[in-house]
Amino acid sequence: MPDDQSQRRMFAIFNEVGIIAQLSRAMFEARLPEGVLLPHFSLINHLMRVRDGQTPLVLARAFQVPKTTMTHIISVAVKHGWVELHPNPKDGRSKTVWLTDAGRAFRDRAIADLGPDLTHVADALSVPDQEGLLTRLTDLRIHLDRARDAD
Amino acid sequence: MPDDQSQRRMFAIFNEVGIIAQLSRAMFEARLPEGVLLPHFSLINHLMRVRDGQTPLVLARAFQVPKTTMTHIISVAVKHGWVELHPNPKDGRSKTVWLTDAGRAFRDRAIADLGPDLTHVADALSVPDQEGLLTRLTDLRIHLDRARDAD
DNA sequence: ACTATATAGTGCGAAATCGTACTATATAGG
DNA sequence: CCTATATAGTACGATTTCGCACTATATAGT
Repeated sequence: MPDDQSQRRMFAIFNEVGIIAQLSRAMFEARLPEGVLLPHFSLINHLMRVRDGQTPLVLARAFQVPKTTMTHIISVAVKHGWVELHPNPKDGRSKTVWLTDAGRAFRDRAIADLGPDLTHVADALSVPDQEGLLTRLTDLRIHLDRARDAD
Repeated sequence: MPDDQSQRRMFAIFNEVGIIAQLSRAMFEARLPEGVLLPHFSLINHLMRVRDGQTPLVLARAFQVPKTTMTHIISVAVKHGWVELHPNPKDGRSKTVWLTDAGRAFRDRAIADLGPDLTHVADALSVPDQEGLLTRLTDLRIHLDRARDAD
């Protein structure tokens, strides 16, 4: 079994993943308000999907970004009035991030605006292919995550 | 057929793609020299895989980045001595980007250093799953590309 | 309780990304 | 040939990302 072949295939996979990440990000951002970028939306979306009240550090880990980057992303969301920072009653060093009604409204609007694009793009693949793709991407992501933790 | 379901699935796919792009980029950059980032490597790799002598604008389109970004990426590669800029004999406004021996050596070394990581990560999926994944990602990328061109 | 170490968040500076505007050159229409 | 328009590249500034260092607070060991 040629190991070289497998390396090239994985390289090609990561190459496609990188291009798709870039194109899909551009597609998303085209539907967001001027100056609002994917990370800003992703933060609000995450707080709604999982739950708000999490600390910045937990959020930084969830998004795989340095904590300084998360500080900045949160500050933008605060400036827009989408989240509020409160003290963490369980840890004086820490804070908690809470959604506002405006934040929830912004997310709902963005999701609705994104819908048609997602529907259109879904045409690229059959439903079984979509499911297979998602399953394998998830496997790969988990594997990469574990490899990273092994540092 | 619930359209909503398909939207959620595509959203989840793009979410995984974004995370994998981030993790694989970090994995790559950990093997590159200090301060060298993925776009710098990608430029050199592209010039070797496809061919050098292309113009900055053509390269910007190939990487789906604004031409100002490509100017910057090329300037870093010039600073490292990996590429040289020459006039474009066919167009006085334009330039051409050529690899140096140092650039080729840098790319060969980087590929070799990346190999073990790629092999390790290939364990996440069977060979047929890798092939299926690559095929579907390519289909999706082509579809996104066409959707973008339709603007 | 006291000290040493670890952790949460942020200020700061460097680099990357990218939109706008500008210069130089090319192309098209008359 | 001359003018109008389009295109290639870059200078500049705003924003994002992120490493380093610092402060404040928590936790562990004695």
